[in-house]
Amino acid sequence: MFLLKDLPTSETFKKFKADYPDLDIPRTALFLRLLRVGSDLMTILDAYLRPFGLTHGRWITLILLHREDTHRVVPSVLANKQGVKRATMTNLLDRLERDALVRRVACNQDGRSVQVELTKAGKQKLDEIMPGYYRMVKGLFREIESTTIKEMTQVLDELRRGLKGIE
Amino acid sequence: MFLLKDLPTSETFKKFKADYPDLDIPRTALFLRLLRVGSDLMTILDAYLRPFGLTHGRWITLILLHREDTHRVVPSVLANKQGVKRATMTNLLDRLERDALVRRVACNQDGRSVQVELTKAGKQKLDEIMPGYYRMVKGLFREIESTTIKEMTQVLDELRRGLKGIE
DNA sequence: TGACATTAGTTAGCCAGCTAACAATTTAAT
DNA sequence: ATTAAATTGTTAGCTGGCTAACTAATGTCA
Repeated sequence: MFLLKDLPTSETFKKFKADYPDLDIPRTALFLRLLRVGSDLMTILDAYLRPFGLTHGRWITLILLHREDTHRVVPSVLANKQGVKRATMTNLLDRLERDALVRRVACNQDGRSVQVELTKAGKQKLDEIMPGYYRMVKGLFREIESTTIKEMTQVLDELRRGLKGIE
Repeated sequence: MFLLKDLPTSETFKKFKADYPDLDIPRTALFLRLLRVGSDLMTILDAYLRPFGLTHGRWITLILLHREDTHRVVPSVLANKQGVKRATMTNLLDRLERDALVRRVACNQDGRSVQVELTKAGKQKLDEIMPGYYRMVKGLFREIESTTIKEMTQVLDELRRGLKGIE
């Protein structure tokens, strides 16, 4: 999905600093690494999901449905929680419904709306996917100490709070 | 570009842990945050670039050309450094050339190949973009201490080394 | 030298996001 | 009560990645 495999070396940074003195080298280095790692993790995730016939988008939708105890949610709520547009959710649900992992049910309260629920096959698909997914995640971070994991999570949360309202 | 706006709460994690005991909560929490932050930063970056008529993909290509002192590179090398397929590079260059930011020049050594160079307008475009970009990056991380920035960069580099060969 | 493999760039067509515009319905305001 | 505004899901069409297949040129090795 993204961006610049060859991160700048310190020589490259110096060259750019000469041209553009606003450059803050450590912060830009971190910025690029965050983009790079996010991109790499995404690629790994989608590669894991492909054999199950899913993309990360459709997989997340299944998970959001599984989160609900009722297992019934309205598409616009799903779109909000997932962070995609309603139109995108329509596509995701079309495909998931075609694959019989999800079912649309007419809603009695609101004539505009629809409710979506996980089918038995959908739950089964999650049961196939999740254990391997969790083991994969554990494996990706096996080299990193637990305290480091937690510190980093905190910093990222702080960063996310700062980011809110910008995008 | 990606993924799950509503990260799981600790209740959600507990529910999933009950269903899927392989779940390592701290590592999964970090995994999701890295994806989330990468996605948010990407969105912010593309929003910054849009008024200049660029996407991050085309912008990176310009930067890679600017990195070269000769300012002349072959498309396949660009594709490798950027981490996209040659076919994608063809698209990027088509659009950049249409916008006169880049020029393709026939290569004498190798009849199959082409060389790409930044035009004056391309350099000028970078000069418009980069100072604001660097100030933006500085702003995004203003709340985070310098030592934290450096520690995090190191951890991400360690992580990236571990990721190599997986994707 | 000649056959075969490899490499460079392109083309064509897929996919999953996006925005904009729409009809149907519900909600709010006077 | 009626009109105006907002919301729901969908459709249509754009974008920027991707893979697969192609042509042209170059390298390799019997």
